[in-house]
Amino acid sequence: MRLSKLNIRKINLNDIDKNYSGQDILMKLGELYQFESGIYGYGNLWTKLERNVENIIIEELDKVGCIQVEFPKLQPKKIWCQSNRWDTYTKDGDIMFTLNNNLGEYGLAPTAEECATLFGANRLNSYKNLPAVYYQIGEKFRKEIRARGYLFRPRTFVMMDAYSFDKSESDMQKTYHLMHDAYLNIFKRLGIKIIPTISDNGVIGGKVAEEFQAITNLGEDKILYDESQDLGMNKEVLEFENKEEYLKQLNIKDDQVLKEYNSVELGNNFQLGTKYSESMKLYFKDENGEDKPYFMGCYGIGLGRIIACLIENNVIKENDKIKGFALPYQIAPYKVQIIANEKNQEVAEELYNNLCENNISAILDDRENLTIGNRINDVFVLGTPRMIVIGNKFDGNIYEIEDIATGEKDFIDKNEIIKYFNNISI
RNA sequence: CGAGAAGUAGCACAACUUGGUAGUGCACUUGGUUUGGGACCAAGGGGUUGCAGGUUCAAAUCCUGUCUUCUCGACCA
Repeated sequence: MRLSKLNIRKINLNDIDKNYSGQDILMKLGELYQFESGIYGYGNLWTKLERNVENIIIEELDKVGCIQVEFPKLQPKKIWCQSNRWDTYTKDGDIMFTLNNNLGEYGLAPTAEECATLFGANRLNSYKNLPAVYYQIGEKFRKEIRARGYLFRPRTFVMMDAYSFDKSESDMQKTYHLMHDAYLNIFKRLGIKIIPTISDNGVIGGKVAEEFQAITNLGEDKILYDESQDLGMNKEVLEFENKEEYLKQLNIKDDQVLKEYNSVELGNNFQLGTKYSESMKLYFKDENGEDKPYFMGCYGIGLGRIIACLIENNVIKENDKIKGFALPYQIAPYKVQIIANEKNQEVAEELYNNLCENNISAILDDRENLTIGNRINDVFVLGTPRMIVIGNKFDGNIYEIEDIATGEKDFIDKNEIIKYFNNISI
C-alpha cells in the first residue's frame, strides 16, 4: 500500500488515552470512527487485521472438520419464539435490538442458536449425518447497557460462532473437546497467551461451559490462575452454590495457591445438550428409526476483542510516553514499512515493487514533504512490525531492517531481502 | 437505571469564579527553507461555545430544562 492513499490524520501523541492507547491512536488517525457509543466503523488497518485473524480461525476450524456457513443478521421473531427466547432476550434481558415494521417483528442477531438449529436440522436427518459443526463469522448486535473500552465492549462487533450437532451426550463432549483443542491452536497462532477457565453458563443453558481468557490489565473479568498446573477459573465460580464441585473438577484443593489476574474473555464454549433441539422440536432418526433430539454445543470467539487485545497488549512506550504499537508479525496486515529520503526514492520504489511481487505486504511511505523522523514515527503509529530506512546511511546494497517491537536491527543485502522476509519465523 | 465528570475550530485544551470583540498548541491551505527518531520562516482559512428556553443593555460565562460522551456500579452470549 502506498501510504499517500491511506489518508491518515497526523496525530499528537500527547493527547492519547492512557488506558486504551492503541485503539485511541487508531481513532485519532481516523482508522477507527465512533458513530455513537459502542458503534464503530473500521479503517483499512483494522479490516485487514481482522481478515488475517479470520483466516487463522477458518484454517484451524476447517482442519477439525467444521463447515463455514452464514446466517442472517436480521432474524424473524418467530424463530426466537420457537425456542422461547424472545422474551428472555427482549424483555427480561433486554439484550437484543428489535425492529417492528409492516413486514413483521425482527431481532438483530446477538447470537444464532435458533438459525443454526433450524439450518442444521433441515439437513441432518439421520444419525449417519452426525456429528456436524457449522460456523460463521460476522457482525453481532447486543444492547449493552453501557458500552465501554472501545472495541472491548461495543454494541456491534464481529464474532465467530459455531454450533455442533451430535447424537449423544458423550459424542457432544468429544466435539466439545475437539473445539477446545482447535481454540488453543488458534490462540497460539495469534500470539495470545490464553487461559481456559470454567465459567458461569448464563442464559444460554447447558451444564458445562468454559471461557478462554487472555490476561490483560484492561480486562473486566477476574480469573484465578495456577501457573504450575496451567489451570484457571473465573473468580465468579467462588460465589456458586456448587463451588466445591467446580474446585474438585479442577483438582484444586486449596484455592489460596491461585493467583488473581485481570483478564478479558475472548472465547466462550458451551455444552448445550438438547435445550434447543427439544424446545424447537427438531429431531434426527436414530439407528432404530426413532426421533431423537440433537445434542448440541455452541462456541464463540470475539474477533473484535482479539484485535483490541492484540493492539493494546503491544503498545510501545518510551520513558512512559506512548509511542505507538507493534503488531505480531504473523498477523500484521502490513509486514514492513519502507522509508526513504529524497535521494533514494527510486530505490524505495524498486524495493516496494519487489516485495509486492513476492507477496510480502508492505507500506511505501510515498507522502511528500515530510522529514525522515516524521515517517519513522508513523511506523509506530500504524503498528507495522518492521521498517526499512533508506536514508543517508544507505550504501546502495545493504538494507537496514528494524524490528519495531524490540528495536533490533538487521542489515541485509539487497538480493537476500525476499529470503529474509520469507524466513521470519513465527 | 444509580453515582460522578465533561461538552468551546478536525484533535487536545484556555477563557467561566468576577457577564463586555472567543483564544492557544497541534492539524489544515499557500509560498519558501528543511529531511535518521514528531523541523523552521512567512502568510492564510476555519466557531450560532451540544441544543432549547430564561435573566440582562449585553451570556461561552448566571439560572432552568434537555441531549450526548466518558468513568464507576448494576448487566453481560
